[in-house]
Formats: sequence, structure tokens, C-alpha cells
Amino acid sequence: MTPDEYVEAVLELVDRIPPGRVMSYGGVADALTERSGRASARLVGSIMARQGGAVGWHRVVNATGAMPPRLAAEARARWLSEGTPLRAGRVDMRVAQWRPGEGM
DNA sequence: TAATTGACATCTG
DNA sequence: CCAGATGCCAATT
Repeated sequence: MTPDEYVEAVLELVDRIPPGRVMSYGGVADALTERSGRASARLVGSIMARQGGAVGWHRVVNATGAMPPRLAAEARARWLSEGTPLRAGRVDMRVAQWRPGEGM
């Protein structure tokens, strides 16, 4: 699998996350590991840093259900817009975490 | 080629 | 709950 295809796979997976649901970077990495054999939360983070603008980046959060200060405001607005379950100002991961194969 | 950095995760104190 | 340390993999410098 070439790097480009790997990036594509990540973007496609993120694109498949339904509105109002989210996935953690680690979750995306884990899902991609089964498909591409290699992934890590940092890799997904790096890819989002470059290509994030091309997809619904607000549907990918870190393990605490929050986002870096830089994106927190924008992300919160989008979460409210899509009705993402929030808890104490962060995404309620217990409920909002989505995994591929669910809802198809 | 080696060192540094980054939209992360997880453990320890 | 916060801060520090370690592991991870690729892109940059």
C-alpha cells in the first residue's frame, strides 16, 4: 500500500463517520491497522494535520473527547451543529464513539 | 544521515 | 485532575 493510498483510506474512513458520531485518533488508527497493516494515532494525527481540511476533521477527536485549543472553538460549534453528544464541554466518547460497520 | 516535531495514547507520581 | 516520561511512525529541517 502506497502512502497516498493510506492517506486516502484514512480520509475515506473519516468521511464515513456519520454526523453526530466521532472516532478517536487511536480508533481510526486501529481500524486502519486491520486494513493496511500499519497505523498509529500519531500517523492519523499527522495526516489530519495535512489533509484534515479535506474532510470532517471534527469527527475525529483524541482519547479524552477533546481537541487542541487551536481547533476547540471551531470543533465545538460543529459538534453542536450536528448534535454530537457532549459532556462537560467535551464529546461524550461513551456514546458518540463510532466504529466502521455500525449503521450500514 | 541524524535530530526534531507533531490535530496521539497510556502509565506513573 | 495535572505534569512528566515513553512508545509510535512519518515528514521536515
